[in-house]
Amino acid sequence: MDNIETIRAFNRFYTNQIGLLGTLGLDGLSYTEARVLFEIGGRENPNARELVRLLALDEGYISRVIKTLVQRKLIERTPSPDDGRVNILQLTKNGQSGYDNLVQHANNSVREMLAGLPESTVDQLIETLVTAQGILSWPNVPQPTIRGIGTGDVGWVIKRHGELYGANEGFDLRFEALVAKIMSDFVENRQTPKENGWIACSNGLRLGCVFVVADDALTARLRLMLVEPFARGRGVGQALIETAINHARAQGFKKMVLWTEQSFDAACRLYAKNAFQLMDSKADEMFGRKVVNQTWALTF
Amino acid sequence: MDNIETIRAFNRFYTNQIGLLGTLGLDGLSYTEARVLFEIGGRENPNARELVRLLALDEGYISRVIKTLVQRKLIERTPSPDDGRVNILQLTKNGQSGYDNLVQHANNSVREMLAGLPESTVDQLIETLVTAQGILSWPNVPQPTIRGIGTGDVGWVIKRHGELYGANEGFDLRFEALVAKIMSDFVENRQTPKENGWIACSNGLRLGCVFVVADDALTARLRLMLVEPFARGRGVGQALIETAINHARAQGFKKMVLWTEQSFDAACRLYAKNAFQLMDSKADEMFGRKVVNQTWALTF
DNA sequence: AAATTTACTTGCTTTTGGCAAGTAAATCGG
DNA sequence: CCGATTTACTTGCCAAAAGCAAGTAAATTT
Repeated sequence: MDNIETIRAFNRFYTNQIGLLGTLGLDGLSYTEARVLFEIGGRENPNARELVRLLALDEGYISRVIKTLVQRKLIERTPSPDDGRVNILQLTKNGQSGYDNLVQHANNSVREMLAGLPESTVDQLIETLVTAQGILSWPNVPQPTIRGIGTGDVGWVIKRHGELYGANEGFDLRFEALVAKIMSDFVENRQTPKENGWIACSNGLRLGCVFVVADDALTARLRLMLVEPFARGRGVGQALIETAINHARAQGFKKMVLWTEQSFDAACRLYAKNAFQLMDSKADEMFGRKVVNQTWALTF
Repeated sequence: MDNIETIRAFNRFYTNQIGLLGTLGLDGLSYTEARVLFEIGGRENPNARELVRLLALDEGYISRVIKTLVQRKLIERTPSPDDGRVNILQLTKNGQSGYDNLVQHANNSVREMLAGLPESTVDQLIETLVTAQGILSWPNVPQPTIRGIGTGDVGWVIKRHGELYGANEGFDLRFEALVAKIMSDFVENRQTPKENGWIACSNGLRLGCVFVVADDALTARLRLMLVEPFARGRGVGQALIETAINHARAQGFKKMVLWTEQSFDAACRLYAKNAFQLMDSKADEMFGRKVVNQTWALTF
C-alpha cells in the first residue's frame, strides 16, 4: 500500500534525524561501550545477559566490553547473592557522571532538534509521538486512567467520531457536525454536576470517551461512547461505561438510556453485558447511510 | 524538560522498532553493502562522494564497497561526461532485482509491524507520523495546497483552535465549544455554494484553515482563520485569506467582515495587509480571560 | 602555468563483533 | 539426591567492518 511507503519514508527520515543527533559524546568510549554504559545506568542492576538481549550483541563481545568498563572504573561487578553465576552491574561514581554526560548530551541533541519550534508545536509533536508509540506498543502501555474533559478533548472527541464513523461506517460530515453540536451543547449548557464526560487515557494517549447528560430529572442519557479500535477488548469500554453508570447512580438518576446503531457491534455487546435492554430498533436513513437506530435502557 | 525525556523515550522506542524490522535481507550482501545498493537504487545517478555523505562512512571504505558491488555485477560505473574524476553509479538489471528485493523486504517488515492493527488505526498512525515528519522537516515540505472540508477536518479545526487558543491565549473550554458550535452550524446549515471552508495542507499535514459564511446577502464573514504556529510566516495565511476573499467576491458579496482579538498579532497583520480596516475595538471578558474584541471589514 | 582542491583508489591498520570451546553455578528429570 | 542439561559468563581466535593516510588524475583557482 501507499501507507507502507509512507511509513518507510518516515523511518528513513527519522533514522536520519536521530542519526544527526545521535553521536553519543563520551571521550574515550566507543559507540558500543557508551551504549552499554547507558543501558547499565538506565535500569535496575542489569547483568551481562540482559545487555546481550537488549543490545542484540554477541555475549563474548559484551563480556569484553564490560571488562574494559570495569577496568576504566566506570562500572562495578558484584556477584549476585542468589545466583553464583550472575554478576550485577552498577555504575561507579565515576561511571555515574559519565552516564550523566551521555544523558546531558542526548538531551541537548533533542533540544537542538526542537530549537525554533513554537511551544505549542512542541506539544503537538509530543502528542503525535506519544500516539504513535502507544499504538505500536499496544497493549504494553501504562494502565489506562479515566479523567475529565480538558483542552483539546472536545476537538478530539469530534475528530475521532468523525473519522471512525466516517471511515468505517460510511457516515458523512453531518455525523461529525452532530457530534460537534452535542459537544458544544455539553460545554455550554452543562448541568453541573449531573452531567459529565470522561476520557480514558494511557500516559497522554487518548483511548476513548463517554458522556452522561440529563434527558430529564430521573433519566440519564449515555452519549458519545467511543473506544479507539486498537484499544478494544481490553476493558477500556467497560471502565468507561462503569464510570458513567456509577456517576448517573450517584447523581440520583433512576434510569439510563442511549442511542446506538445496530452495526456498532462492540458497543452493543458492551451495553448488553452491562444489563442494558434493547427497547427499540428501527431502520432509517441518516448521515448518508442506511442505519438501524436502536434505543437501549437500563433501570437502576 | 519532560518533553525532551518523552522524545528521547520515543527515539529509543522507535530505534528499537526499526531495529527489529530492519534486517535488510539480501543473501550475499553485508548490511552496509545492502545500504549502498539501496541508496544507489533510490536516487538519480549518485556518485561515490554522495554515498559517503549520505551514509557517513569513510571514502576509502565506500570505494571498496562499490568495487565489490561492481564485481558482483549489481551496479555499473560509468565515467561522468562532464567530470572525468566522477563515476556515475547505476544499478544493473541484476542489481535492480536485488534492490527490488530489499524494498520488498522492507515493505514486508512494515506490513508485519502493522499486522493486527485495525485499518482506522493504521490511518491514525499515518497521520501522526506525517504530522511529526512535517513539523520536523518544516519548511522542507511539499508546496501547500488548499482543499475543501472532509472527514476529520471538523474535529481538527476545533481541536487546534482549542489547543492553540487554550494554551497560548488562556481561553477555557468554552472557546473550543464555541468553535464546535460554529463548525456544526456550518456543516448543518451551510448555504451552498455561498458559504465554504478550506484547509491548507502539505502532503496530508494540515497547516491551517479558513471559513466564509454569510452575514447577510451582501456581507461575507471570515471565520476560524488559523495557521499552525510552525507554519507561520510562509504565506500559508495569505493563501488562505486570498482563497476566502476570492470566493466571497465570486459569490457576489460586496463586503467581508471578521471578528478577532487584539492579541492575535499574526492574524491582525494579515488582515491589515489585505486591506481590511479596523472598524471597532472594545475590551470585554470572554472564555475566562480579558480580551479586546475587534471587528475588521473589507469592502470590495 | 603552477598551486590547490576534488573525486576517487589503494595499502595498511584498528576496531568491532561473531564463533566456538571452555568453566562454574543452577536446574531438571528420574 | 545424583547425573545430565541448561544457564551465565569468559576467553582465544578470527573475519568482517571501517578508519587513516598516502597516493593519482582531473578540475578549479590563483
